[in-house]
Amino acid sequence: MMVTAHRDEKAKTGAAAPGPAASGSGRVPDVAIRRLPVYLRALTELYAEDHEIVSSADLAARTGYSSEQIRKDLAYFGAFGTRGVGYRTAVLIERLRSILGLDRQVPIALVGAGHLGTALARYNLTRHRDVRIVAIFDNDPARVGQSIEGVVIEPAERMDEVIRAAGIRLAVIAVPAHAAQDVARRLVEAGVEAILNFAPVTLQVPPGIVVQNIDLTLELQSLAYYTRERPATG
Amino acid sequence: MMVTAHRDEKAKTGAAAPGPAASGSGRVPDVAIRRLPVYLRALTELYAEDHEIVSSADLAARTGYSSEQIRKDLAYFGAFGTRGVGYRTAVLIERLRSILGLDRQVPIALVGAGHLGTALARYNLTRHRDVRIVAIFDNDPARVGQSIEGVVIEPAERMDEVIRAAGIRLAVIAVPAHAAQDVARRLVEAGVEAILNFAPVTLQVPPGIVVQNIDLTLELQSLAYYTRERPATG
DNA sequence: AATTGTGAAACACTTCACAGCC
DNA sequence: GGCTGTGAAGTGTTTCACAATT
Repeated sequence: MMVTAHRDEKAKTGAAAPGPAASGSGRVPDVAIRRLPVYLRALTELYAEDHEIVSSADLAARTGYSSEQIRKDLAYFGAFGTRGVGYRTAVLIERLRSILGLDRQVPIALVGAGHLGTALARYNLTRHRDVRIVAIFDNDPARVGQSIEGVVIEPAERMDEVIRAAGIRLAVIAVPAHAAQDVARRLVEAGVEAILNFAPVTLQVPPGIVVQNIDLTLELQSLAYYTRERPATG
Repeated sequence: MMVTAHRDEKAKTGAAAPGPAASGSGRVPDVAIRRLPVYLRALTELYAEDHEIVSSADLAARTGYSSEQIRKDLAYFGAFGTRGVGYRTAVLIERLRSILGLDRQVPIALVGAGHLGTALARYNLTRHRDVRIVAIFDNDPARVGQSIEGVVIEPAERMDEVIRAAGIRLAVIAVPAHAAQDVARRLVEAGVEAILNFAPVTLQVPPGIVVQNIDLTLELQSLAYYTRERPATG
């Protein structure tokens, strides 16, 4: 992805495009926010391996980020560690979950139940996550009424109603390019504040709405750059 | 993803994590490389709409990046425009394709033909010619021998042989987390230089190998941050 | 008059280095 | 002695602003 779209920013493109911080927001860089889930995953693994205490060096070894980076990222939110000792794994997991808003269930909507949308839904739903798909929409009458891992596919017309009723603020777009902009508009209209967009288009969204784009084609094209014959380097 | 893994860098995580430039490489920031495909897509759309000439402002409107950013990114590779006029669309498309290495076909391998891998393969094979899946591997005997859009799924044992024979340098990993590190090792061993990784693990790869991670869970978790109730802002 | 190409300035992020604390 | 937390330094990226060019 190019990196990351952000509040008050025009849409960015690609998977995880890097992005500047929200204009009005606090002083935590977006790049740091994007690392927190990586730390969380590493911590969960370490905790499962009976590491009650972890150091920033332990996390560095697991995640590939430097220990200073990790300490600095965590310090944006407070001092969670003990000098000379490290971090209590369970405590840090809880803090990170709370910071990310994962301490309560985050309901999300998926729009588009084609091959990709279906694969994403299965993946998400079979791992019973804190961030979980609770509504799926498609405009194909043949698909409506079918279900994926127990979640029934609803007609696109019900998007606004269902999203409002469930208080959904985060949505995944997995529709064809030509339909994506309209879907985004309707999602925002219904109250969605953050969108994970798999459609190969640059979405135009109002300020304050966060868009993260993931586009297989763009990813492969930029990676292709690194596989070209390289001009002699030395 | 998050940001971007790079040559000589430890693996980064998340979709398109931003990343520092290759240590030995020229002076083009990776973030710029990641934007080029976005420009290419916008240019292709504009060309299809009969814009023979485009300005950096036109591209800015389509992509959400600033016109200065676009001019600077293009200037890393030379002066392709005409002052007072703009860029000849067809010429710029050709130059970008050449820079990215898309002027010749880039063959890629897909490892893992589960739900996600299959969806990715269908998507890639039904659209793209420049960066195209030419080999698919899976270790499920029931899946081997079946085909996706005409590409036959081969047994994982043949990975090394096929990748070497086809001169493949770019691969997509869509296997379960527990198998990903071993697959990555084998890919690199076979000559792969860049990996697009969908498995939820931080891959350890030798210096010089580029890894781009895309992890649905991490993306959703970091987006969740932006949907929390926000502290009063002023 | 319009638009590129680019140094310089501004800004953002990472790494260094070490004081502080257990 | 070991590890966190953090100012300061260093590095990388974006934006500014304008000369150059058509």
